[in-house]
Amino acid sequence: MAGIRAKQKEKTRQALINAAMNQLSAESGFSSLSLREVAREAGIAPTSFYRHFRDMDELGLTLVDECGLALRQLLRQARQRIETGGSIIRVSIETFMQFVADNTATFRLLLQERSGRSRSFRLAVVREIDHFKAELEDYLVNEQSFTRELAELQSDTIAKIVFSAGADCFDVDEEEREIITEKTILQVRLVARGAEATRRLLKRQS
Amino acid sequence: MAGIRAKQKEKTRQALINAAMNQLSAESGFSSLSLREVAREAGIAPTSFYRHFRDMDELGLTLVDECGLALRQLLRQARQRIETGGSIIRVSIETFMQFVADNTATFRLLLQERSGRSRSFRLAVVREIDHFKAELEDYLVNEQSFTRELAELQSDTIAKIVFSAGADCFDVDEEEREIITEKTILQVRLVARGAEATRRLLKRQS
DNA sequence: CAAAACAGCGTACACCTGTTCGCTGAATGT
DNA sequence: ACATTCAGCGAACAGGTGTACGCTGTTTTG
Repeated sequence: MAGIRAKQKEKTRQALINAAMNQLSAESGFSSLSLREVAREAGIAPTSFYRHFRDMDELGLTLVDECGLALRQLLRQARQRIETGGSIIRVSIETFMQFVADNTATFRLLLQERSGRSRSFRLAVVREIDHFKAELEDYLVNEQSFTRELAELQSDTIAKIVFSAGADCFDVDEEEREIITEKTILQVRLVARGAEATRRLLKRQS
Repeated sequence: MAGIRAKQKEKTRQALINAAMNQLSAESGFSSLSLREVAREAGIAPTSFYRHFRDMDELGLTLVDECGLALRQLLRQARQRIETGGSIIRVSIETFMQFVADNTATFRLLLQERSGRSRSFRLAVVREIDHFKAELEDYLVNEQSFTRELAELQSDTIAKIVFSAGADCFDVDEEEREIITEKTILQVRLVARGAEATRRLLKRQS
């Protein structure tokens, strides 16, 4: 039950995942990524690929899942850091941007496959983004006392802004990334302010 | 100088462009689109492709350019319609969404290649989005008397929201698209309201 | 009307692709 | 200890790919 065998299998599985990420960061999109090249970079024979994934799509979905999972964990950590003081908006966005910088390859895959490729791919990406929105929405309802409706509208807007800003970070150096981060913070504050104004407006009408 | 020859050439050139768009709408991303298949669908021999484009990338850039151009023309028409009365936000967004519905294939290309593929591709896409932002920014400065700075922040935010919403329309039917349109209108109003509040805030401070 | 230009074609080549099949040798179960 | 499992391999195949080359037949030019 030592699992020396299972250990090795997991290791080459990771090698495949890493190989895919490397070739992804290079260029040209997941769909034009070949099973053979991935296997080659992972250091195994092309045929051995099938011991780990049914096909390339299954690998791709794994990548999307892992990316989303890592992002969520990171943001949950960030939110705990906030409870010990600090601007929710600033901390969240800085965390997010740092994540994009550290995981450019997979995040690029996420956004790329969001508007392309097979249906299952798109659904997987949408699911990840929905996770992001849902956690933000709950925060707005529970901590900021927004109505569910206005919180939903707000979190959807913020998700759009933040994910777009993430895409803007792909090619740029760290300096530029900080500029984008600051800009994004201002933009999210703009939305928050708009939502606040809307809330007052609705309250006055009732 | 009748140009019966040039006429024919332009015709098959368009056939190639159309073929590429068709295969794009199908699925799987531009990068995994083959010269041979495009030529086949256009009804010419693979080798004849080179009489029109140096390679597939040149065709892709052409597609991006055409998409952006068409979008800008449409929005300029829309803005004229506004001057004869009508909400600027509503008319613009409805026009935009209609455009996405009518040009799903190329718009998908636009967003897909925004975060992938070669540098020249990404730059071309960014240029198109910048056009969009610049026209909106000018409007905000000239017609709504915003400061350049706040107008820039605002137009960038709105561009992010609207283009993301466009991406959300890819898979959906007309009914769903109207729902997304209405939601987007609310979101842009949220931003406008936030910008308005910010302006007041700044004025009071000075 | 002759000469040049040129869109389009067919053949050919070298290369890369996904996937099948049967084999190996080491880890595992009994 | 012996039998089973199974990750990984190599050979092979059928089919797709981009592109070079030289040839047509029509249009354009002079």
